[in-house]
Amino acid sequence: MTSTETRERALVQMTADLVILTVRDERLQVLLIERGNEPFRGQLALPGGFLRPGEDLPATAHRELREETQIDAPHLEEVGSFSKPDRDPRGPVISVAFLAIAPNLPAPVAGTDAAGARWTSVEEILSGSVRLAFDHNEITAAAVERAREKLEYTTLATQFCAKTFTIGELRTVYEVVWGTPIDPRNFHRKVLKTKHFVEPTGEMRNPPVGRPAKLFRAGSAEITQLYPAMLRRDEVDGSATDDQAP
Amino acid sequence: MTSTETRERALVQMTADLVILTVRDERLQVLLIERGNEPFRGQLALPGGFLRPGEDLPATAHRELREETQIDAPHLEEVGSFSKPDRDPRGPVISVAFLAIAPNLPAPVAGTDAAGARWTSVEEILSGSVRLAFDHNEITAAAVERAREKLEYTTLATQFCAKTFTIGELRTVYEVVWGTPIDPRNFHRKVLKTKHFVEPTGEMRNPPVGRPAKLFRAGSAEITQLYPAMLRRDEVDGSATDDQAP
DNA sequence: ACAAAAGTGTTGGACTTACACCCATGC
DNA sequence: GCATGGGTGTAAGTCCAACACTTTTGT
Repeated sequence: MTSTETRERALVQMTADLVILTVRDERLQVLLIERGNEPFRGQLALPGGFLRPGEDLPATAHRELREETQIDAPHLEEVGSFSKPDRDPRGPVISVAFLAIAPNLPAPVAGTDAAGARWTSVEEILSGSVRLAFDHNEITAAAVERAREKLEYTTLATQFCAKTFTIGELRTVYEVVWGTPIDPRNFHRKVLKTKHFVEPTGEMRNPPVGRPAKLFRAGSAEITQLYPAMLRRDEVDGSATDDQAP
Repeated sequence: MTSTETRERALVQMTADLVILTVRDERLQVLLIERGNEPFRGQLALPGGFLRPGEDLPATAHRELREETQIDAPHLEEVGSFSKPDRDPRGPVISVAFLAIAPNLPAPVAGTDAAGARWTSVEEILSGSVRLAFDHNEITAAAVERAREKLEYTTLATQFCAKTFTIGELRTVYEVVWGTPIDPRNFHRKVLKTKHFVEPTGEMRNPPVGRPAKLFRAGSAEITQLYPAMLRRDEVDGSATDDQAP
């Protein structure tokens, strides 16, 4: 019985893959690397790497984040596992995906390990017009969906922003990630009315055009529960209200 | 370089562990088995088993659910991975936990594989007064928290109920899982007002005491998004708003 | 009649939405 | 002055908590 059990147990390698999202050029973008090795050499893929002896998966994810990118990750969130037997041509390799949120960075960061790291619009990946290595299209889709959900009921959106930001910039994050316009006036009020979401710095910023805006930083707790939630009204019901005013 | 990389890759075994929850005797309970083998022989643990060659993790989870329990699982949800290097004394074994919801069953089911399967109140596990094998206390806590969250914004609660149920029984699910009382009148209205949550069967049930109740079955879609969500007001903020208007 | 659970009505407050309107800047 | 984005005010509607009240059974 024991020998049978032992024979039945698969030995696998594990990877931690990173879905690093940011908002650039009014688009939700993900950091991809060009693979330097087989399989899928030359093809785009999510950054990631193998679990090493003595490590746990969060440690692998943080190490790869450091090694492959210059990004400092405030928080990594596990998205899920991907274990289809044939997902890696090298053999049984099971991946656990982690979601990281990065502020808009000056240049497409390139670390030591991955020669060509580049930001790519997630739309091209979700639509399938860009095909990533392995099942990384699927992994990206799962992570993006998770990020969209977390925007609703946590203060995750502030992590897309720089250290200080305006309410308008924060609103752009929601609009880009959700792909829907938001009323600026109501958004403004709602964010300020919610405790611990943002804190005023007291300073102002002069935009290229328009009235100067107050600057804020992320609220006290890193990722707080948000109450009431930021509602994104999706296809809750198919009834379209398309009446207009003069 | 390649040899270095290869040496750094850990080879691990993987398990799928099941957190099977139900509501029994007004308490949230989890199905545990008594381990027949070392390590932790004789100790209580979550049902689960090793990934076999050619399988993916959801397949492992479903197979173990069949083998170790007689429960038919409508839906398994991945909770997360657990990968601390020393979590299994046998060596590197990484576990992915799955959440299953079972209706209140007539007897503590015992399958072929696990001799002693028993329901145990999750409170005893979360409080630490019952210590499970491996890191299964931690896994249980993560799964219970996930279940609590999903009650808020999905119709998961109906899966705790039998094929047909009363609104009062559904309310008990929420009260037990969340550990808070709910106003029966408001709950009644809210559930019936939400589309696709429950469907009337047209039949009635006579309880031991009180007025007969209409029977319902789970709504069309298996696990629908719920809008508006069932809100559980936790410790949102301790500040009382005691100003009033004229 | 009484207890107990099912179910309906109603009211005040909280939150959302839509939009009118004012503010402060660069050009 | 005018365009542009920041920010405030307000009224209509929706949703929710609280609770009075009625209904229908078993004892």
